[in-house]
Amino acid sequence: MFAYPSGHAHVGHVRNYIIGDVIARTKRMRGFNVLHPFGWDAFGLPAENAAIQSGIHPETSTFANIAHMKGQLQRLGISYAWAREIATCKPDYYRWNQWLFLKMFERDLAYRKRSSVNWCSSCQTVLANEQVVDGGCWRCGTPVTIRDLEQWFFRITHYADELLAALDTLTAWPEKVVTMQRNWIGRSAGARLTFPLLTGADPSGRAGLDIEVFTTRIDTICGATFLVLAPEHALVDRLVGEASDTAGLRAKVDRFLKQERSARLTGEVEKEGFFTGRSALNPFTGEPVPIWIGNFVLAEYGTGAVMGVPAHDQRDFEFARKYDLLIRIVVRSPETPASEAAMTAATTNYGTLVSSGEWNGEEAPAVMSRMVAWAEARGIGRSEVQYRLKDWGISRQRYWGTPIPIVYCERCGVVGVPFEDLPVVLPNVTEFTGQGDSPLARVAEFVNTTCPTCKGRARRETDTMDTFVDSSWYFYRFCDPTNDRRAFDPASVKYWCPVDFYSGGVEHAILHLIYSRFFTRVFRDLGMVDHDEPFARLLTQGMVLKDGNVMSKSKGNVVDPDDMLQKYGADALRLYVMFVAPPEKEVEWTDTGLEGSFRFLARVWRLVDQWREAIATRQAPAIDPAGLTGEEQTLRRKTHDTIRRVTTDLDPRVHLNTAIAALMELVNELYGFTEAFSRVGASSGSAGRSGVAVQTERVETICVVREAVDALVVMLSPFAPHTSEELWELLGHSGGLREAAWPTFDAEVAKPPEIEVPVQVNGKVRSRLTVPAGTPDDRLRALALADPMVTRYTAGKAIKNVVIVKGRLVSLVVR
RNA sequence: GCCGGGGUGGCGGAACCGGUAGACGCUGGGGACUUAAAAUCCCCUGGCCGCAAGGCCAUGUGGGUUCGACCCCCACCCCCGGCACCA
Repeated sequence: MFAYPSGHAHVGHVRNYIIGDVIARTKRMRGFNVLHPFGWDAFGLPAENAAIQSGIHPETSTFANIAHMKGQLQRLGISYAWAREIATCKPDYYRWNQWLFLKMFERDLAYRKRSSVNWCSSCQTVLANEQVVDGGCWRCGTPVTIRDLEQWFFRITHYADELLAALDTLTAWPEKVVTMQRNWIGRSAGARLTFPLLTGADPSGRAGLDIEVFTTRIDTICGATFLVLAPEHALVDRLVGEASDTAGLRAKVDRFLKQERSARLTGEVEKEGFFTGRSALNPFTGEPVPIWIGNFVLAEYGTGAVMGVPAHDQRDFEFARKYDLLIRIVVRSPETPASEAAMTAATTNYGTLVSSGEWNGEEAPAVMSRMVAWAEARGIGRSEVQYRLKDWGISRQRYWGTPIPIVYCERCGVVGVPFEDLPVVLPNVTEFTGQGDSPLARVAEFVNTTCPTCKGRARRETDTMDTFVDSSWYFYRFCDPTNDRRAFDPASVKYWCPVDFYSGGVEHAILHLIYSRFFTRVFRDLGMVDHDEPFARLLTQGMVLKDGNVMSKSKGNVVDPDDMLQKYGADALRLYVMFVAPPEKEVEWTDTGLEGSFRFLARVWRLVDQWREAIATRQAPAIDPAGLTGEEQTLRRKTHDTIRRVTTDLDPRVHLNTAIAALMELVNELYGFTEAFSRVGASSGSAGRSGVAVQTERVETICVVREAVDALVVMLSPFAPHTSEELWELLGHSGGLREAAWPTFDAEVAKPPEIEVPVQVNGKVRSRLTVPAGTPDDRLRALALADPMVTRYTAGKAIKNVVIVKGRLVSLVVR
């Protein structure tokens, strides 16, 4: 587990930790070697922002927060391997961020480029595309603006195809997350086509410049009657400069550029455009097509220019109608209107090509690859795949993060810090103003350095890394947390990884989880890990709501686990949070539910207390089934059936709520048994209804109850470890639950001796037969047909059919 | 608009492969214990009709497949999440 040390964990956070702990404890008891560590995602903006406000150094507040939260986790009894605890703000961790950065720099997976980037004015830093949510900052919601900056990027797009294809192998991930990643990567296969620019003076002469467009519908190329450039397109300046009305066009372009980027991106701004006065040649038809500039064309996708096919693209259709541009139907399908004039909307389905010269009569999509080949042979196009996924911008203009290990030398240029000089230690800044550029830029002794290559004067990179870098590989560090020679020993990672069970909030679906998948591939290509995917099974747990809202400090609806712990204890809290709903669902916090869990634990306690003297003071032989009373057999059956249910609910299914329900049923059964025993067994013993110890010498009873209670306590222990440990000792076991084995069940014993078989007549249940298990079908049929409850409905009618499902039901069809 | 997940009592939720819908818990009601209360223990608790036996209705809506549908198919409504002018 890995958490940001915000200071106080609320029950929403804690739910995730408890889920992990239940799984870990169960697996451990079932004989697995379990690595269940905890680490701190300790760099980040909140600590730095707090420093700006309060003057407390991020390091001070971070470690204070860690101490508090660690206490909370320990009070909850989460069984973490604290010896492996890591904190990303320590040089012994972040030096390996730097190491990996340099390895990626060597391989051109880390590179620097100037580009338009997302800027959050509140956080005073750049954001990656994944960190922009609804046009705002993922952390504070401030609308993102665009800045043109020189930044470091990780080339995640190098793995785009693989990241997409391998999603199919993630069969134990929620489909939702897989889909989100698929959408995020956004692969589209199409073609890049070249439209030669014509000169302004002579409409048939070529200007020697090409406009490239990306299209997924090359089959519609002959219907491309105009081109539209993004206002940011490289050619815009030139076209505007060469126009007769330069000033007028310039003003229009500027107006587009000033339009709110997020509004442009979400399509809230009305589609607009204007003609540049110039044309280009449609490479398939040889016709000149007018070049427009439009505010709806995205500069960052494809080539920043699109071909307008109004008959077969809705946007182009609206644009053409608005500006009275030529519309030409080139694909005929049943939906296509008879004429362009009759069109009210574009038709986007595939069909037969028409008005397409030599391509007439061809069928799309089949013809598309041949059209690409045709273009390629003439040097006017090629097939191309575009991704929505962009490279990951990792530079952050902030202090509390990993320094980027790069030096800028006047002579040698961009130079990586030599591996042996790592870590580049974050200098101790004492004043936090929140003003200006990167805080590190003001630390002269940090900035001014010598070039590792030429020893000349040089300055350091002053940006720090996105903290998502820290969290993209921490799970590998857990395998070998103190290694000071490498990020981790590949052998340790080979032993423990990929992570078998990984849980977290769905908010990480495309942030952390795609970055980690990327890093795993980088490590793989560095020869350090032997797998492709970091997390075999993923569980996205739901949030805990209070009064219908997400818990947050600002809303003032946070339930502090420590308060609940004071009142009800850690076990009741753990049990409640696991029982209230399946792990992946959102839940509404209720105090009465927590009280119910508390009551259940008290009920178990009283039960054990009543029996412990009888059980703990006697040795008991193995159970002889033949000597058991009916009640004892029933209890034993319930015990074994409960073991079966709880075991499978916990392990492959992770249905923690129903596992607890099964334990509750067993407890109810035991109460019933105890009460019945005290009534009928008055001669041989007495049992207390109000907590009086059960007195009995009957070994069979003791054996059966001991079996039930032992199993109950062991199976309860992943949920309620503290209570269970006490009970285990009360029951006379030495060595503690650590040495207890998970109970096993006997499928034969778990089977009920008698079963109830419903009898349906024409699909309605009319009777229930109680018969011995394994009653043959013939007998069932005879019993069913003779049953008076059934004959009421069959009398005087013909039996058309009898369906018998073994051990489940009899279904009669009559008419 | 596209993609994904949902819709079951007063509430949270069960129902594992198409086979007894509502396990378990909460809430509410009744009883036992107690001078009394709390705690505890036991019973009841989807709706309607009925003295009862029993019957009818009921898993968002409407159809369908099937001996049998919460479950599969078709159409639709609503809720949640993601993507969204991606050419």
